[in-house]
Amino acid sequence: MKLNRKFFDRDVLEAAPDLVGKLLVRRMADGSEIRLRITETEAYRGQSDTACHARFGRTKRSAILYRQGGIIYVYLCYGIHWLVNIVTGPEDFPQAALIRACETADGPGKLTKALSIDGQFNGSDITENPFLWIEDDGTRVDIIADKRVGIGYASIEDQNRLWRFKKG
DNA sequence: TTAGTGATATCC
DNA sequence: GATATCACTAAA
Repeated sequence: MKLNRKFFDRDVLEAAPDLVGKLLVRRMADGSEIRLRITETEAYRGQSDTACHARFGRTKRSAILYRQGGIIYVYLCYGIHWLVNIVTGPEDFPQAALIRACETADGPGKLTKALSIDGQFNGSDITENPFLWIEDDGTRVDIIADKRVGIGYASIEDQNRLWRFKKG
């Protein structure tokens, strides 16, 4: 079943680990569908999280994070790679779950390339978008919590948070 | 290990 | 206006 608004209208620390094991579904322009099981996510939570894009407050880029749960946040990293996040929680509290990897694509850049996801999805609603959504097929998996990666600019306390969730 | 790539944030 | 930075990947 397709995940609805209620799923994303929770704290990211509940939603992010819950996303692991779910199916990311992408319907292509020609009508074909790609289904990939999510194997790794990371939580970015609030202005007090020094690893979060919203750490400097609301900017043109981070404004998406302040929206309601279910909004897709896609941004370009290193000029090459699209990274896809899903905003969670209530409006005006910036938090999002970064989808880092799926079963056949081990890296956020590869993931978006495999699914042809780019900036066109930024700001759209994953519970209403006809080309991209997430399904729960009933599979339950073990979750392993780990430290987030690639955030050397964040404070030590934030780097040490176990906000990366992997399929066990 | 290093280069490539371009939007964003921050600094004149 | 400019430039430093960045949640990455592929090639070597």
